[in-house]
Amino acid sequence: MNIKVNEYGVCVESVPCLDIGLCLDCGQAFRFRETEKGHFHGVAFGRVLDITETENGYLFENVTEDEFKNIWKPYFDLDRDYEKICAAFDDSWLIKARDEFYGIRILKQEPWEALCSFIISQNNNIPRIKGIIERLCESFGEKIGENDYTFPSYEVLCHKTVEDLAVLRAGFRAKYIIDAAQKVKSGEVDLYNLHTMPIDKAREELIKIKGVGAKVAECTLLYGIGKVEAFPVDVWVKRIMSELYPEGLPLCTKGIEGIAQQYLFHWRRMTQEFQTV
DNA sequence: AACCAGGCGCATA
DNA sequence: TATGCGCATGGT
Repeated sequence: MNIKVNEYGVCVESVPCLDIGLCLDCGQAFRFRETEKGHFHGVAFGRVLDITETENGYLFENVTEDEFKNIWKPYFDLDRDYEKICAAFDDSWLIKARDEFYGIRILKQEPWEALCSFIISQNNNIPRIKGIIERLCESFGEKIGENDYTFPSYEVLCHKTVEDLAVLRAGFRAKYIIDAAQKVKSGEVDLYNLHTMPIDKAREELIKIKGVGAKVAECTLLYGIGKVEAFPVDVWVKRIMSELYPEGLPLCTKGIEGIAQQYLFHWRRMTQEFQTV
């Protein structure tokens, strides 16, 4: 990895296995879009982020070296050796998924945003999840750009009522968002120390929240806490498991089940969409 | 126009 | 412990 600072921001080059477009649009984050070819725009960690593809890397626009190192490098999981991980896949389906979607990495999102986003995701589809989250941010986040808003904090949301959240059209999930915000605020759920706990303890902690079961807990641990051994099983992964792995995941995924899951999830979902369109 | 969506809580046995 | 149903809303 080669990091260069110039007047436009920070350039990252020669990162094996990095496709930012894929990372941002494979069902793990919901707030970024490709505004024009090779240009990505969104908000994370309370900041607007613009990224442009370059010859052999990416330009993080208007970002200082410190911001890059402290926020965006961890966000895109750039210190993990995905080349090595991908090379170790010895299973034909994983290899297929990895080759077709080379460059997916697991984003390390802000824990509250990850928790709240995946509460919203339950029994829902991705386009509508994005819509609800967009309305959540516009309604309760802070305006930090022309059309950009931060993800609302749990401190703000813990005082809201389901009536307040009606504008989101989140349905039965509204009360879950409030319960999560209240339990994080009160400390009943110690969201910001989950990373220090054994993963089973962290799971127990998360499912204390109404509307958080095994799946949402795994997503929070994987995408918000950086636990790559967390393994969320949704309807798509259920299909994958019954169709391809009735005996369980291959051994080469040991300890990085969440990463394998992301390749398989996106691959399965994309191939399905091709068939139905 | 039905069926389904990155599930979960709750009642029932 | 294990199953099955209802849930709000809207994408396909």
